[in-house]
Amino acid sequence: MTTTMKDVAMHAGVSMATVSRVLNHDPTVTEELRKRVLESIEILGYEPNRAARRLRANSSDVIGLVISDIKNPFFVSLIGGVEQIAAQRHISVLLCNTDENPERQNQVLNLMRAEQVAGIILAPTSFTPTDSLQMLKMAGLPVVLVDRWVPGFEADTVQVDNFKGAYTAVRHLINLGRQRIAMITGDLAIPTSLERHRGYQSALLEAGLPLDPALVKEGNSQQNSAQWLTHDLMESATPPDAMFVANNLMTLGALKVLREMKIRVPEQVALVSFDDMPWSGDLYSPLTAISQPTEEMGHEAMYLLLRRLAEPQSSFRTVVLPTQLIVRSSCGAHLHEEQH
Amino acid sequence: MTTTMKDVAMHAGVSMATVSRVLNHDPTVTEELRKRVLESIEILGYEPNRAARRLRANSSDVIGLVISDIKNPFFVSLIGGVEQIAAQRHISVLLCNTDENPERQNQVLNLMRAEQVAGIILAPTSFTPTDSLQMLKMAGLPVVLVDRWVPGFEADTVQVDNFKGAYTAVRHLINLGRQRIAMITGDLAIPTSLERHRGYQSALLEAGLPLDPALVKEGNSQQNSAQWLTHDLMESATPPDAMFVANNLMTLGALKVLREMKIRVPEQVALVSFDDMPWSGDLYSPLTAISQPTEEMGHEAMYLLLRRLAEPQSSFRTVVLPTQLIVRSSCGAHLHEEQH
DNA sequence: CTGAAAGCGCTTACAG
DNA sequence: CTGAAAGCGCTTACAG
Repeated sequence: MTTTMKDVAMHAGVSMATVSRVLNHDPTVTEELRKRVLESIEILGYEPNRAARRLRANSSDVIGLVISDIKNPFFVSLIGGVEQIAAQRHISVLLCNTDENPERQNQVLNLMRAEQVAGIILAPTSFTPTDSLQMLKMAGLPVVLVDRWVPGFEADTVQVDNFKGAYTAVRHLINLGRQRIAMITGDLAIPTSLERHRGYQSALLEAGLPLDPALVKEGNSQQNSAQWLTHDLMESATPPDAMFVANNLMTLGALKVLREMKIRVPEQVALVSFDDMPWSGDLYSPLTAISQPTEEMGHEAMYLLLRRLAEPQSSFRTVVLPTQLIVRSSCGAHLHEEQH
Repeated sequence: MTTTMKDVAMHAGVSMATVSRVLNHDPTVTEELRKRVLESIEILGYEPNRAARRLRANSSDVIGLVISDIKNPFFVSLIGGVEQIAAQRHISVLLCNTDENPERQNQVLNLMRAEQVAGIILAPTSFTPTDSLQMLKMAGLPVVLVDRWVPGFEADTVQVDNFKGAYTAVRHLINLGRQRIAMITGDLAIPTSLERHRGYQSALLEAGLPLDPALVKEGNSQQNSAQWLTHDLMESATPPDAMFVANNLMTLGALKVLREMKIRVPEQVALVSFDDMPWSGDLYSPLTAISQPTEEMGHEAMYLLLRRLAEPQSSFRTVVLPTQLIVRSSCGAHLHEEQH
């Protein structure tokens, strides 16, 4: 049915070994045979069977990309970044979404093993070294952690300077004269969230502002949860005059509720978001945000993985990328200028 | 290194054939042996090698998903829909992005053949039956077309009622009293775009409004192009009083320029978009939009593919899903109510 | 009901 | 420099 290497060999009048050598750029093949083989490949429209190659050769040209929420624009850009580098190298990417479900993550990691991927880029949704994660290490399958990491599990990692990003965001609000700055955070079991929370606290402390526990609301990274939390916050006897929201989906939730409650942003509440989105400037209240180099994170993750595949024994590396404060109007910076 | 079927067979004291049968739910295996095998699998943490299975068996548990723009929220939801069904069936998804590049699409389709996928879900970016597409058919590889289709290439297809959606959008603007309704469209070589354009024309004709070619601006589906086109449109001597924008990224571009030009939406220009986004209601001008059931499109595509795998000879089917008009404020409906 | 053996499409020492 | 042959980890007729 499908054209196989045998067909090519017959057509070119050589052995299968020679065809294989041509395909793998083995320099020992004569120029003449090489030409004949390539010609036959062209004519027959032959495409080598990667499943067969993977079985025999000790190398694989598929990598696994496991993310925790495909609906999140952050991960979409990340996927794009990984895809770009993979396409250049003729590497296929097997994509799986865990939907922030640790059980699903286990399944997916086992699936990746079953597929004989060369390595895995993982945005973990479970923050202890699970069996399925350890099993990968035992099997010698390289894992690159991206965005989030797993305490106690050594691996190449690419992350963003979450602490500094959060610190910068809050510092910005303080500089604009805000005094009661609330934080809406995702699950503090996630190391990333924890770092952002530390950045928030640090900025407040440095400015001599009190750490009011009532101003910190912990949710689950989803839009819904941010809606309840924002509502609670603004209904309280002493509502905040500013909010730092720890990710993009939660920001959309917060914004939605503020609008429903007819609370003016930034006049009544200033807002800075961690995570920027392509359309952040087109929102009802154009967002001031800490932008992450999401595509670059994808690139770096691929580079780390390629490096580890080439040098399996090299020591683990953590790449920390900088964030950037993008000032638009939700923080009230413009307001402030006019005041002076 | 890795545990193989042989190891399991030895551990359970049975032949490899028996292990294989257990794995494939062959009912002929005794309950006792089945138990012993499953136990050994559990203990050894065995995960069958899918590459090997794919090579031998005439069945594959990977499908290819080829989309044309991963940055587009529309495709993100679609991917999510495909993933959901795939996960249920323990099918892996190989994702590739063609970036609207026909050359890249050829490469990707060849890659899919090389990976021995069971079938492909494709949002084409080339609208003639290319060699790589025909080659799939020759190889007996099922292709399901989604969102867009390829004239002259017969295949299972899932699409949306583009004509009716566009017609409804424009009709809505007409009902609100708009007279000079412009359309910003993506490349009219794309069948989907063409249908939407037909819907636009049809609504105007029906209402006895003139078809002014100056009001139809053709771009390339990207945000940038919509920006230039909107600018041109509004700078003209006789600008429109309404716009129908044919996809979500172009809508963001149009909105951006309108704001920069300080043109009030909907007072000066009403706007309806084809495609809704989760945050459409949070935009500077909350969007009235034709919403597509994107996740459902992903589900249907998977169902069509599964059906074809089960019944390769069945006749081709086209599933057409309905769109929905979501009225928010960019169309000026609210304005209108107040007038009365 | 179970096992021994052939074979899927490749790659890679091993000869020559 | 090239080819014959073994083998990667499975599945599946074929015997028994």
